[in-house]
Formats: sequence, structure tokens, C-alpha cells
Amino acid sequence: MKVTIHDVAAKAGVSIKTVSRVMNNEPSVKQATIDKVNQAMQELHYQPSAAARNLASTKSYSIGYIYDNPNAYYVIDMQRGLLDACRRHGYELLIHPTNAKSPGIVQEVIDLVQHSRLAGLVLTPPFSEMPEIAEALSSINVDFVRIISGSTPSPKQTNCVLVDDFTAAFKITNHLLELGHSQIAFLCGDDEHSSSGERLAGFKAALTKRGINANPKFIVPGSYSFESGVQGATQLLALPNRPTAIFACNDEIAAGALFSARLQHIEIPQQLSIVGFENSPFSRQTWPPLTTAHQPNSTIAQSAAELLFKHTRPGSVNQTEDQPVFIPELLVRESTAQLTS
Amino acid sequence: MKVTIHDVAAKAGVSIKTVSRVMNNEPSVKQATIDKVNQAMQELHYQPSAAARNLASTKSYSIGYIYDNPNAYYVIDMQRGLLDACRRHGYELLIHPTNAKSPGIVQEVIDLVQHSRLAGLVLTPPFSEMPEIAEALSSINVDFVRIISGSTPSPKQTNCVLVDDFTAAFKITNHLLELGHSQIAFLCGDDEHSSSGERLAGFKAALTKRGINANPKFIVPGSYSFESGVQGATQLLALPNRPTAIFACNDEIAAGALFSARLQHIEIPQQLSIVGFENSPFSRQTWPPLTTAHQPNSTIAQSAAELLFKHTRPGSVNQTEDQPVFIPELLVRESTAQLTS
DNA sequence: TAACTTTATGACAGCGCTGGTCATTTTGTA
DNA sequence: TACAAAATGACCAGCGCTGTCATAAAGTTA
Repeated sequence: MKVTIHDVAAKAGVSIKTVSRVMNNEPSVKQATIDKVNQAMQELHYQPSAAARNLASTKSYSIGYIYDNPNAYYVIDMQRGLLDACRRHGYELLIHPTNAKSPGIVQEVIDLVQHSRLAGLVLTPPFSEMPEIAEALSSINVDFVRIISGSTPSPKQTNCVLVDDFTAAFKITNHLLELGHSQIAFLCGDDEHSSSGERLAGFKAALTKRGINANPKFIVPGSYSFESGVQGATQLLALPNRPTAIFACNDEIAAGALFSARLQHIEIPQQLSIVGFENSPFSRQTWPPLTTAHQPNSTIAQSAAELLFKHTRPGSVNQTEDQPVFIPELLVRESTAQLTS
Repeated sequence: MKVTIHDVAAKAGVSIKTVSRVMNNEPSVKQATIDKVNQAMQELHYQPSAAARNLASTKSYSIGYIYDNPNAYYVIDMQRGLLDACRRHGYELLIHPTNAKSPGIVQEVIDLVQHSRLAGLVLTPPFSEMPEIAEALSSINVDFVRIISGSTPSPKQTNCVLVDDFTAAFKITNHLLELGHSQIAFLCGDDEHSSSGERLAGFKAALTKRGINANPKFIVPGSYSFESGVQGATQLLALPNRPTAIFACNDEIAAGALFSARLQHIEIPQQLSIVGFENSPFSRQTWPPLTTAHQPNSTIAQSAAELLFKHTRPGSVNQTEDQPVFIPELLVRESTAQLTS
């Protein structure tokens, strides 16, 4: 019924030790032998017992994903990517939802890692932006990969996957500029999230490059919520000379802005262009569908997991300082239009 | 560093086997011994190693959650509840996102169970409504608990957690009736989901009880999406004598209806009451916030997991045919008002 | 109190695998 | 052909726990 390492060894005509060697990429195994073993594994549909490996090995075969993010779509996508990567590499994924603001959070994470003997951790915002977590993890010598907002790989932080919000925001802004807009407002997300700052910086950079000074009144602080979008947009649209386009820091804010505009009988996109960010499912469901930036969360997560495995694996050659950078892509839909007037 | 069963045994002054007995509720252990062991466990913060248990035992200490649901909030909530229950009972949760419509889905599920030696499975829609999955699982003798929409515990299906959409819909409809509405329309969700049918039935029952015949034109087929809500509402509001209230089968549809009404300059709730269902996060963020029915997904999931553990556990006495029933609760917010005119 | 049953507890093997140590075989090279 | 190097196997311990069976403690009966 259950196929074990012994079955594989028998089928391949080698000892179980050799099978183990193949599984763990140990040196001094002939290619021919490797192939034989791999074939036997495939034919028998062999899957090593994670339980036994975890128990026997000093190494660990599971990684953890801790999350605390109100955006369920983000979490699900990340999780999906991590799960895929884990499946491919025979790892297990331990999922741990928790509260990032709890006072004992650092200890909680440490306990988690130690109790579950995790090989490493994948950290997404807000955890990836908490220096105390990174320090604690480093101090107990646990590998981790952070997914953070940033554009320039820094040699100091080798364990990061970057999401280049700056460049993406730059491109989105350019899209608006090319449509003839110059009076563009920006609805910020939460201050604590560096993504908001990065996106704002990209926005400003694009304006500056065209010689446009960002109107301070057009930059509205807020948070990543529908509510905040409603308020911010309402405020903007009451201005004596209101903007002709609004760059919302994410799709929820954009949806709020859309809503507010609608309330004031402002036609989108004829009288006002609105862009979002993230390409969350409902950005397709608003009316009109939102122009936004697509963030390939699942792929980003996979990449993070792979990076973690590389760190963890003994065979990894560390000469290439991997630091994958993902640039969310502009996705033009119907909420933006050429400026007319 | 890592506390094992040996440490507990030493501390409690018993053998490791006795500790094991206590952990597994095995008979023939003196109460005094049980207490001693429990205390030792607490003091040492002992957590049994799932890996070792899985390896040593014929029983399994992990359960699976397979999902394929476009609603990320639902999935996250369920997952959270399952995770909590698992943590409490020392189980692991194996998460498996997949495609319910894939032709090989039954085999995939079987492989998953057998390969990962799962103690059981928690099934949510659509899997919980696929008879072929239930049959396959039964045939290989794997425990599972289904979360399904239904009101009456049936003696046949002992492994179900019921969500009583019928009664909840009945109550929501009553809320509208009590506000003086009688011209109430219903926007359906997907046909394939039994929840949609249940909700519609509850709706009709409430009307019938008041001696009101449901106007066939007021019952609009659709799907669980914003888009569908927009379309359905637009159609309804174009009717010569349009409804004064709309019961949307879930919050997304309701949001769509809200949107459509707004487009036509219909004031909510003054000119039209709208209710949703599910209490998803954005039902709070629409404007006005939606009156809806709160479905405690996380609690439902916990209950399902507990039920599964009970089945799995040897010590379970099966005389009480548990079949928890959850009735989503009416949550009145600002999208409904007294009928005036 | 001896003889016996029941209940409570412990000793020990083994789950599937890794990690180590050595011995042996195969291969490559001088 | 001789010899070093590489490839493989044999064997053992042990990860933390459970299952089985043997043994000790407690309870019962006459």
C-alpha cells in the first residue's frame, strides 16, 4: 500500500542508503544511479514521508508562512504560490495566522519556529517590515525571506524578494500623463506600509520628470480601505479646481473614489480618470473596471519560497546574490481616458 | 531545548508510556496520574511532535482542507477556524487548493488522503456538495465532515455541519416585511450552490406565511458576483412597478444592486431597501453599510473540525448523533428602512 | 490471608528515514 | 598492472512517539 524507501531501493537495485543519497543531493553518486533511482521513484509514485524525515533529520522539511493581512485575496494568492513551491520541493507548509500587533509577537514567532522545527519562514508585510522580527530570527539562526516593497537590490539584504512599487507607480502615472492629465491627485495608503511610500515616490518622480510640480493639496493621506477612498476623493472633488485624474494607492481606495465620484454625478472616465493598484479580483467588477497594476502575488510567493529553499539546502552555491525583483504591470481598463477639454 | 515526552515523564515521575496514555485519553489511568502528567505538560509547555506521532501511530494526526472557492474571505475564515481547532488538539492541517471541476478531481483527493495519511477531510462547497467525492471517500474508509447548506439534520448524513440558510433567509425577509415592504425582489446566486436555493426557499416561505405571493418577475436568476447584482437590479428597477426592497443572495450581489440603484439616482434606503448575506468585510464598507446575515465561518469550521476529531478518536462515544446547525444572524445596518409612501 | 481478578503501569520493539562509520566494489589514471 | 579515487553498501543508532505484551499494584472473594 504505502511505498517506502525500501521499495524504491529494491526496484532500483540499490541500497536504501543510496536512495537517501539521491533524495538529499549528496555528492558521490553516479549520474546513472541517480537516474535509476529517480525512475524507480516515479514509477512507484514514491513520496518520502515528511514525518520520518522531520523526525530523523537535523534538517527540516517544512517552512512557515505567518500572516496578518486584512486582504484575504493577497493572503490566498501568496499561500497558493508557497504551496506550489513546497509541493514541488517536497516541503510542507505550516500556516500561522496571527496578530502582528500583539505585544508577544516576536516570542510567538520564535516559539513557532522552534517548536515546529521550521527550515525557514516567508515574511510578507507587515512582518517583513518589522526589524525586530528579522533580528530575532537572525539571532536564533533561522532562515527567512522577506517580500518587501523596494526597487534597488541592496547587498546588505540578501534574503529579499522585491516588489518594485516605485517603478510600477511611475508607469501608471505615465499612463495618466500620456492621456493628457497633469492635474493628478494621489490617495495614499497606510503610512506604516512602505508600499504606500514607494508608490507615492514613483508618482512624484513621474510628475517631476515631466516638469510638473505635485500639488500638495492633491496628495491625500489615508489608509488601504474603501472608506478612505470615499473620504479622500470627496475631499479632492470639492476642491475649487479639482484634479482630472486620481491615482489611488490600491484598488479598494480606487473603488471608494469611484463610489464618491458617482455620488457626485461625475462620469468615469469621461470627467475623471481613476487608477488603482494590485489588480484584486474586484477591480474587474467595479464599473467601469479599474485601470490598475497587476501584482503577481502567487509568482512572487513561489520565488520567495525557492529562495528560501536555496538558502536552506546544503547544495546551494551562494555566489549569485539572488534578489528577484517584480514590477507590477500596468493593466489598462476602462476607468481611464484621454483628457478632453 | 526541545521538550519531549521523556521530559514530561521524568517530571511527572512516570514512564513515557503513561504520558502517552494520558495524551491519547486511553483508559486505565488513575485520575491522580492524569493530573500529575497534565500538570507536568503545562509546566514544561510540552507540545507533542506531530511528526513522531504520525510516524509511530497507525492513527493519523493531520486533517485536510481542500478548497476551490472564489471567495477568499470565506476560505481564510474557514482556514482560520480549522487551524485553531487543530492547534487545540495537536493536529496538523494540510491545505490543498485545487480545481473542483478538473476531471481527475476524485482521484486527486484520494491520492492526497492516502499519500498524506490524513485522518480525515473537511469539505466545504463545492466539494461538500459533490456526491462522487463523498462516495469515494467512504469507499476508502476515510472520515470526512461536510459543511452544507440545510436546515434539517438528517439521520442518514451524520457527518455534516449545517448552515441553515433557509431560516436565516426567512428572518431577513421578515425584517423587510416588518419594515412594511411587500414588493420584495430576490436576486439569486449560482444555481449549482445549494445555498442559493435554500435562501430562496426561506425567502418564499416568509412571504407565503404573510399570505403574499412571490411575484415571479421579482425572482431573478444570477450568480454570486457584483456584476450579476448590477444586472439583476437594473432589470428589476426598470420594471413598471418596481420592488421597494431587494434581497440579494450575498453581499457581492447586494453591492452590485446598490451600485445599480445609485446609477439611477435611487436613494438607499429611503427609496429602496437592499439586504445582502454573509457579512463579508466589504458589506461594512459599502455606502450605506449593508444589512446582511452574519455567517460565523470560523466557528463553523471549528465545529466541523471538532466533529471530525470525534469521529477519528477512539474514545468517542457515538450515541449522540451530533449535527451542529448554525443559523446566520440578522445584522441590521443602514441599507434597509421603513417603507414610506 | 491466600488465591484470583481487575486495573494501572512499565519495558521494549519499531514506524521510515537520516547520519555516521567503515568496508567493499567499481572506475579512472598513471 | 598497480594504485588512488570515486561510488556504493552494510550496519547501527536514534529522532519522539505508539502498540504490544509483560508485570506490578490494587481490589475482591472465600
